[in-house]
Amino acid sequence: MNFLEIYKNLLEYFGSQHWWPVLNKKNIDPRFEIIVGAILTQNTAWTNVEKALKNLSEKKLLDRKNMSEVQEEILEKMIRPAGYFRQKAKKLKKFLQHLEKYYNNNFDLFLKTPLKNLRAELLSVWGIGEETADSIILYAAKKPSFVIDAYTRRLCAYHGIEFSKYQEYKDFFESQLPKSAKFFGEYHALIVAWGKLESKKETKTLAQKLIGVI
DNA sequence: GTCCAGGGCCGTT
DNA sequence: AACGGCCATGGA
Repeated sequence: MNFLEIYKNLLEYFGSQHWWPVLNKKNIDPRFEIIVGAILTQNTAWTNVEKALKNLSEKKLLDRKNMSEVQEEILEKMIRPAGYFRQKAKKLKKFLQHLEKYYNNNFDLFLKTPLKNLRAELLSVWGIGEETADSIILYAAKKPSFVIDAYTRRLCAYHGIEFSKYQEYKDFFESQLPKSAKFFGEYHALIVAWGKLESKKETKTLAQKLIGVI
């Protein structure tokens, strides 16, 4: 079973995923919500991130201007359920400072930056590593950058594929799949859904069948 | 009580 | 380049 067939299996089993944006409220820019979510979910269960997003939404802080102006200590309190709250508050501030400094807060212009430049730029921001950068590029800027996470590595490992570096996994997927943001986004979301299944003892066998290793 | 979740930074070797 | 410690909450 190749990785396109695995995709088809996962899509058939789980259905189309649509996880972004979560809140779907008017007066919240989903692209900014996605970026905030991408930072908050670093090594953290999504259910905890949802609590933080809810807090932010209630305080009107899911807004670039408001979040830029609010005290970092207040921001920390709001995102506390997401864990690593001091680090993550700092990361959000650093990202907003980047927008201000290099784009004069022209968010649309920022998101129009060509993929390779955008990626290099995001990686230069404190707190944004490869996975978070790719999530932002894929789900907020809607450009085809495949996201590699712990689940993706586990999926590969089941098929005897293991690399040491992030970029190697990324190249592996991008070189054999149609280069489409919609497709990459759906695939990564499905891999996460699969990963959650695989991590539970009761459904591990089912997960293994879905990707054709048993 | 222990383990881990949609990582990333930093200091040491 | 590779590795370990650190960051922190909430659910299983």
